[in-house]
Amino acid sequence: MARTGEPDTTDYMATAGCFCMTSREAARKITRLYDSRMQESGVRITQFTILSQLMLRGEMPIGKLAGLLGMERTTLTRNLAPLEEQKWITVRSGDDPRARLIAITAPGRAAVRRAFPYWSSAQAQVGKLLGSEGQAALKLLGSRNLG
Amino acid sequence: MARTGEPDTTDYMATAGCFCMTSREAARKITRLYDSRMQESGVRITQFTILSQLMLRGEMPIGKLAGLLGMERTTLTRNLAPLEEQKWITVRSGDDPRARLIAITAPGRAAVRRAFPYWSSAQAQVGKLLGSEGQAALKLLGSRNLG
DNA sequence: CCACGATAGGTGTATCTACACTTATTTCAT
DNA sequence: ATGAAATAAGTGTAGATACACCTATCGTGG
Repeated sequence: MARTGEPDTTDYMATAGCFCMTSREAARKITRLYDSRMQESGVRITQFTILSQLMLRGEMPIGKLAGLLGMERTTLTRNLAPLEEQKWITVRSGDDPRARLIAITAPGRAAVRRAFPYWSSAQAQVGKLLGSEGQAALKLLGSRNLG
Repeated sequence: MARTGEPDTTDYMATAGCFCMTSREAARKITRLYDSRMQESGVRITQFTILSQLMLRGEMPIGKLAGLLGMERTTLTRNLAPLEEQKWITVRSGDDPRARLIAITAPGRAAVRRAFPYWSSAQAQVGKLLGSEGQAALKLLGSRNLG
């Protein structure tokens, strides 16, 4: 650490290339585009993501779903609350009473079905903005093991 | 819309390739890595991002800073509150009394200076996990105009 | 001068995110 | 059998995100 009076020669310019800033900015912008297109559907993209995963993969415990989404388990717990409120999912205990098994309901499937065209439109719009190179870049990013 | 009884032939499998899901998952994971490394510094990566931008670009109104960060203005307003609480930034009115000019303070600069080595460590860690291809992909993503 | 559109920003509400900590239960070694 | 380690999840707290709506001020055409 520099003592008082010593000049700070640190290259703070490097912070302009922060990977976290870039990834978060992209995620914010993309999320806004999806939510804007999907607004009429009544399903947010974050909720659509959870529901569609449950639809594709079936019932599973919270921890497993959180791992699948690269999300903290406690975050997912909170995100599930509005979905349960809407009756789009059910939460039940299985053989192991510790585990909480999450499943999509019929109304949940209906919500996905209803929101799908809006999602598809947003996906197409963002796909066009990204271009084939941007799409490939994002796909590569998703394939990286980041913990 | 399919009427009751008609089979739903929609390819929900496509949702597994959602650009929004991928970008958000990457941002979450990357953010956790940075915050984990920077925890001892007492500065969160989201706060570090705002402070370093102010440090590099100088005083500016909220709207301009929000645009720079690809963030909703109202989001930034909320994010500035903890920074002002810490006395890391100042908020003042300029010639136009509508505008609120944000500037980093001496303690704010000190916080950036103190957090920089931790940020640098996180940047290196994530850079390694991304690999040169991942870094290039993220950079390309950041260069895309997503609104 | 003044009405009005444009600009800058705050607030209410709701959701998303995650760390630290805690509770409950299972599993396993002895 | 039993106690410790491992596993699964909820809660307190705090911050990040953004839409809808609101207020205040600026600039400009008439």
